[in-house]
Amino acid sequence: MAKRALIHSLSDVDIRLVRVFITVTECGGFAASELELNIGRSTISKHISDLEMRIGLKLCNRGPSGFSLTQEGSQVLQFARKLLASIDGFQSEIDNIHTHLTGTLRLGVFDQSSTNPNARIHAAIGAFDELAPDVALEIALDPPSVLESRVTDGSMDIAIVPVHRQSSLLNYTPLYSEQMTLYCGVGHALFGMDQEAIRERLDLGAHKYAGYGFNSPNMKAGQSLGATRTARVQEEEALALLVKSGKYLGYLADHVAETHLRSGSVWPVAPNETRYSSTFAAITRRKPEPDRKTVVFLECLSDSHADQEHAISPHSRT
Amino acid sequence: MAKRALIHSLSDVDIRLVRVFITVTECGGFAASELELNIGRSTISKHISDLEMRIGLKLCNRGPSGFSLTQEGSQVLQFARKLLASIDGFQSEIDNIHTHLTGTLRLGVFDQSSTNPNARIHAAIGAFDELAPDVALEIALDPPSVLESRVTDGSMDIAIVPVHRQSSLLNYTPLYSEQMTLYCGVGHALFGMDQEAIRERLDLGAHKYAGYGFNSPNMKAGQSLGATRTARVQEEEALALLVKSGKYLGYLADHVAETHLRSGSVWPVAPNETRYSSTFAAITRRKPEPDRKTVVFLECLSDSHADQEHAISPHSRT
DNA sequence: TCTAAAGTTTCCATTTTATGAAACTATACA
DNA sequence: TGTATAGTTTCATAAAATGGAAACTTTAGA
Repeated sequence: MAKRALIHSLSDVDIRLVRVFITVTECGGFAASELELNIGRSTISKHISDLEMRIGLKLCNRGPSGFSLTQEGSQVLQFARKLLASIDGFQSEIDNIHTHLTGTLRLGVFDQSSTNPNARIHAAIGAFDELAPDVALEIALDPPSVLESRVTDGSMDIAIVPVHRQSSLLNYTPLYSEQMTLYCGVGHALFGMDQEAIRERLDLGAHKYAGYGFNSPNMKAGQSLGATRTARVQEEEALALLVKSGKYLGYLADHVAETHLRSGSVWPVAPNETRYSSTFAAITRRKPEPDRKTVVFLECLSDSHADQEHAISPHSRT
Repeated sequence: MAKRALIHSLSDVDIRLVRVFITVTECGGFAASELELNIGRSTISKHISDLEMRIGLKLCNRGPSGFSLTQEGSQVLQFARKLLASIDGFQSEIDNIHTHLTGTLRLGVFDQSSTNPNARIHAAIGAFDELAPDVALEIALDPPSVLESRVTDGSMDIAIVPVHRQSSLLNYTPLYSEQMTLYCGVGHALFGMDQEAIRERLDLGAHKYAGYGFNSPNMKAGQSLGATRTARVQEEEALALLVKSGKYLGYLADHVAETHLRSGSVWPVAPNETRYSSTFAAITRRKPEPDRKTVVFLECLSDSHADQEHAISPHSRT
């Protein structure tokens, strides 16, 4: 007993004694606080005397003659109230984390992502801002490979990239797709040719092919057609330029090609045979799990693209 | 599990979990904090997951891949540190009560207490001020009966009164005594008379007697001598005046009578027979027990009068 | 691709702690 | 002086905290 009193450092369980002390004080006695605390009188008695022993002061006079605080008891009561207020403060700060998201969301977007009308990233950002107005957004435009590595190493929370080869370290959430079709421009040998005729002499190796200089479904698609890439570009507009030059074949997103088609400056090359779909997905890292604001943003992205269908196989977990 | 997470109010035992969380964070992992916390790894694991469940947030990523705080974890860590600082603050405030006495000490002194050289109250006050410089002193001068009732009802902490009839509600700490002897003045029938002769014709009922108008040993002494009180006074100087008038007998404290004796203005009346001793004691209330500053002041009083002998029977406890 | 190592979690037996009922003590009031 | 009230102590029981063994998971290295 006396030993523990000497070690006068308030241990964690003693907070409970402090709380009991305050309640008893407010009720003006043990018997009255019994209901309030919902514990037996003997327990209250033990708690109060434990607390007195622990802090080494007599806190209150009690007995049949009534209940009253000692001078020291009044002081301790004051400090105790302050302490409980601090605990409540901690609690409310925790609650705050729950309700108000803060910090910075680092979002990455494929720097050459076309202005696909299916992409509703702006809508997602709008929805996110409603949910988490206190989160600052940081958007970076980079090639898919950079985005993937940055999400993997945690220096970016989430990114939107065309799905190519899925990494086991990332989670992929398909958002929208775009159709890619092979086109040629005015002056090209295949321009204006009947699709039936094109299909018959479809030897793509005989034509120059323009593709992206980075790892993408585009390259894979070109290879599978037997095309030899003779021009590399980094930007979509550059690719369109090459196609329109009449010297190159190249994949254009349907929504990009649309205007060119209307003006008669590009011609599809065996669309049914060459067409492929490029799916854009949000990537987050698998481990450590993304934080709450990232999860919320991911939900915003999903919701904004909910009406769209995706043709992506979910990555199998190890 | 989920149920308790919903009840997201931080209970008292959870403070301990918070402390564990901070330590683990500082150690950078469970294994490292095992020594620091001196509890088993499985216990730490349970504590952290309990805490996460309680506050409903994932605090840290842990596993073979290492230990790292989540964003929320960093925030919680910050709040947790603040919380522990509050607890430490409470602790130090308690320590402060231990070391520094504060408040007001309400002291009562018998308003007609003679300037007895044995009374060392001033010395006690000086010593007390050294020990408890932050305690304000409030000194009231009142008749013994008032002092006793004020100490009894707690509106006064301690008082110094002549001991008359001891109350079972008070504790008496004898401090100093004064000798009271019966005197007469110039012109009185007994003045200058040989003590032997006085003793022979000691019929005090035949003389006018002056005594105090309040309950005191003085009154009791006068009664025991068969004297009839024909003059009542409230002040000691008034009594001395009556004695010196030569018409009254009256008790004077020896140290008061001394100067009058030297100037030949008073004459002792059978000193050996009439003399009685009046003991002054500090009174404090028995229950509730006096607070610390009162106890300390009482010790100062005792110490200041330690060299003096007292002839008072300790009050028997019920 | 496999294996060893490191870190965490789960399960379970043991110890510790908390609790309330009943008996006990002390005070106030009639 | 008895009776009701307020708190304390004791003790048996219920609840929890704890640590060790084993299982699990991921990383690093062969």
